Amino acid sequence: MASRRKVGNLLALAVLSAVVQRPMHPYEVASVLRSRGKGEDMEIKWGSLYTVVGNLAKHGFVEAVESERAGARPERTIYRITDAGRAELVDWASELVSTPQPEWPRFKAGLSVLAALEPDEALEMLRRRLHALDAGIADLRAALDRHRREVPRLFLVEDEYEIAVREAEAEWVRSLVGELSSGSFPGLEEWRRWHAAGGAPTGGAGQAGAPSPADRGEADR
Amino acid sequence: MASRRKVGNLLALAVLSAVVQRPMHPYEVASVLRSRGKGEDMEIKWGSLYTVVGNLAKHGFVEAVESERAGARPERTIYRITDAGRAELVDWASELVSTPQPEWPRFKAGLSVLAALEPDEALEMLRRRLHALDAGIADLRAALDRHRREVPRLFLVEDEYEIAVREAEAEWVRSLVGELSSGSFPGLEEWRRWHAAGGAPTGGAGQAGAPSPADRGEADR
DNA sequence: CGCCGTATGCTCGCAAACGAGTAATCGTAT
DNA sequence: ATACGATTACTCGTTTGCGAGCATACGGCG
Repeated sequence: MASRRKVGNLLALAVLSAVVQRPMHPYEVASVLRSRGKGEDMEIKWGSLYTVVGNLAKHGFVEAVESERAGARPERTIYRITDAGRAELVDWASELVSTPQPEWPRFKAGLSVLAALEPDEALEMLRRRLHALDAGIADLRAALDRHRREVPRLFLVEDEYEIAVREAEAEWVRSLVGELSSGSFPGLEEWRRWHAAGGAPTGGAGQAGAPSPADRGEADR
Repeated sequence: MASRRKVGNLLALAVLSAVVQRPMHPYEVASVLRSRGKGEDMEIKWGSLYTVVGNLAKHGFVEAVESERAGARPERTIYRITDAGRAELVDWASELVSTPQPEWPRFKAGLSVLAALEPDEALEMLRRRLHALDAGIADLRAALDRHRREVPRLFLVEDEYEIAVREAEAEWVRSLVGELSSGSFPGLEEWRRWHAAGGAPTGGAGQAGAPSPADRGEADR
């Protein structure tokens, strides 16, 4: 059936976007990405890099050009992008840009088990996030302003996007923190009581007069 | 050295949050998650489920309770959460909520190679995303309103978050689409010209009087 | 009352992902 | 000149992730 993309790792996208400029050997790809700032976030995994380049080669998106042996250094295999590779890059980019996919960012996962924390604890953690977010946004902004002088806007849209999203997140967290600390969050008392009683309300099921979708009937038969 | 979490897969978090309610066998865990709506997004991977439960057991976060054999059905191993498991759940949730991590959502990856598309193509893809986003947000809202009647707010914060973020994204995309279609996006003409000339401007390097951080000297020596 | 479709519950084995290790070379301070 | 740390470039072996397949049991209908 083969998953949608023959090489599905996003690192592969980054590799393609590097070798489309000029032929390179894998380590050089890594340097280029790092210098573009991808390295810090995407945390290049050395193991993966060579696996991914190998797979790209296997599927004909890149091909080995020469095995240069400069000096007596370990042999460096230089790869060049193929027409298929260029096509894949364009097609993949189009898909990523045009089609929103359901994602599970770590924060959303955390929120989905928020009930596992006591209310006060949850509030404290949200406050910490808020501080970190505010600081992070300031950093992003500063970095963006620095880059604007050197790099055309086209290559900075991802950073602008990141800032926009982080800001929305910060606003949302701020308002939740507000509700929790003022006590206006509905159900706060029940939440507190469940924890005091030792019960761990971690599902949508079984409390407060709620038949809820979880009682759909696959309990045990 | 062991990575931060002994079992790092987010599916493990979901498993813990299910078995904390009552002991269950893996398949039942999957049903519960699916009924909570995690299934659709998180797309439960059968292979991973058993691997993850096994790992949780290996590290003492859950333990096998009984190997029930109802009727003559295949043996079902029921797992119960341990104290260590409960602690892990709380600790993990706290971390996820309190600490923003750099993430690479697929859209951001797409934006980072936006220059690989021709401007008109990019504009078209962004328009498609915008439509999909608007529709998706409406659906999320409708689903949320339905759930509100049955489930306490506490279990819906993740959905509220999702909506807030998607909305910010839609707004951002809308404004970018505006700039591109009105032609006010700076550098649009250069972008068009590069493509017409067959050059693929996919790095921050080498154009428009920009020394740029990519020319850092790892060219080839 | 036998047969087929569907739900349940899990196993197996490949393949991707990764991290730590290795080995050469280069810059540089002594 | 030479030793030492940093950088370059890659390899290897161990998890982890996951899809497809398998086996049992139940329900309903012809």
